[in-house]
Amino acid sequence: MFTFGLMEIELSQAEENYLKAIYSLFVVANKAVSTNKIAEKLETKASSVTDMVKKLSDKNLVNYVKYQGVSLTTEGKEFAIHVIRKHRLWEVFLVRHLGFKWDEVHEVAEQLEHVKSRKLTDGLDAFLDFPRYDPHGDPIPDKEGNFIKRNITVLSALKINEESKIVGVKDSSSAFLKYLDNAEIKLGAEIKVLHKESFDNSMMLLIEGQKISISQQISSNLYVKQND
Amino acid sequence: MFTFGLMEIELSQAEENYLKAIYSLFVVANKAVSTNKIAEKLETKASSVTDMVKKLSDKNLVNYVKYQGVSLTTEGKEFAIHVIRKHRLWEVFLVRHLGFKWDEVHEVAEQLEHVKSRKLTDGLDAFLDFPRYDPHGDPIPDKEGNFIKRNITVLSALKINEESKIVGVKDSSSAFLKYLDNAEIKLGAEIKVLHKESFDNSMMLLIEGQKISISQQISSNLYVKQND
DNA sequence: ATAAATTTTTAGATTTGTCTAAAAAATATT
DNA sequence: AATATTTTTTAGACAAATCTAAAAATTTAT
Ligand SMILES: [Mn+2]
Ligand SMILES: [Mn+2]
Ligand SMILES: [Mn+2]
Ligand SMILES: [Mn+2]
Repeated sequence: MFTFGLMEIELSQAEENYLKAIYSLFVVANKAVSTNKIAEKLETKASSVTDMVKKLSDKNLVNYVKYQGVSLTTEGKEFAIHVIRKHRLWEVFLVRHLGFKWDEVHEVAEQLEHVKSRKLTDGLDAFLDFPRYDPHGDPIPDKEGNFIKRNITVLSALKINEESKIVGVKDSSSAFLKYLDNAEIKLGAEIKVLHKESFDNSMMLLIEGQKISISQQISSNLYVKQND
Repeated sequence: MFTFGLMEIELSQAEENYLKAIYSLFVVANKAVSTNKIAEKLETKASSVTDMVKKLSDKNLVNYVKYQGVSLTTEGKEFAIHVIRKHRLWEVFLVRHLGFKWDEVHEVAEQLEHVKSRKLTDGLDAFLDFPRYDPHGDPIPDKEGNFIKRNITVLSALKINEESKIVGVKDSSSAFLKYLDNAEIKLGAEIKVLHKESFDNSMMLLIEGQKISISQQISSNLYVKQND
């Protein structure tokens, strides 16, 4: 339950990007994040990360012990989630109102997420009618920083005959998203696993009545929600 | 007739702000702009301006001769107008769709104007249905950089019994805009000059049927278009 | 338990944009 | 025309964010 309380301090774009990176790496690893991983994610050098992490630590936004990785403090997490909120709201706006495709929004949202104005963010949220998911199926934090934690699985983990709905993408690279567009695989599509090929782990699916085969590369990057 | 042609180079926010400042100072002065004036406008020091102006000169965006002031090159002007286009389009968006008042938009537009994406700018323009003026009555350049050059006068210059329409504000400070809101003076209002007080240069006006008196401070900061 | 490999940090440099204080040039005053 | 004032530029410093190369710590392999 975050309240985005003590956010008088203004962070630089670089600082915001670091917090966001640390947040998302922590979510998957579930333990303190290494400087190397952060460097890789932000396409920078580990030495730069060490410097920045020290600065964020001085500002009480991360917990950092030399050689032992980085994690976010409560306040750091609030900031990270707030930036993610802005990023995803802008993505919704771009797709819904400006004719962007879901593979075109990332770079622009990466810039827009750093614009500082409470009124802007909350106004945009209201204008969009408080969307709960972004174009890639990722949940959008509300103004208090709360967001839905869904019970999702990766498609490749489903067993034969299980039915589910596509709700998100793990990889949101332009290449993967374009592949999905081409194959007419959309979020919201109902699917059923017809067959799993043990040789290459490819899957035969029934998507909205259509029978198609997808490689493991694909199935392991699609999130599904199992029908109850 | 600008075509926004050679804009492969990416400018920093600081560079963009300098170009915009030089542009608007040049428009009023109509001659090379001094480093001091630029410093004042950008709330920085003249020595910083000298440094930046040298850099912009190296990039062929400004004409600069030591001790003789600064003017924009064709390319510099293109950039400046493009930033102004973005600034004003965002202002329209904020007022029309996010519930901002005209005195609240400037600071946020100041940030949004630096977001780099052709598709975003042109998409926003289309979404807003190609607005020709921003909330303060300033013309919005189109994607080619062309904009309406209107035949406007300052209200204080009108003579008794002349009729005209309020079309813009010279001062767009929050204080002035709030005063106008309070006095219910809006863009588009039809006015007639009833009387000019020679003692303090105040004016008695008929605005949309209402009789009101305004000081010269006010009348010299309102743009009007005379009825033909 | 040592040695080798990998990861992380430090040291020192660079770029961008800013500042203060001093020098130089331009402008105004006598 | 000489002097005083104002404007503009230069010189040197600093903070932010980055880099490379070297040192230190940790982890892995023998
Ligand atoms: Mn970003
Ligand atoms: Mn997304
Ligand atoms: Mn700006
Ligand atoms: Mn405006």
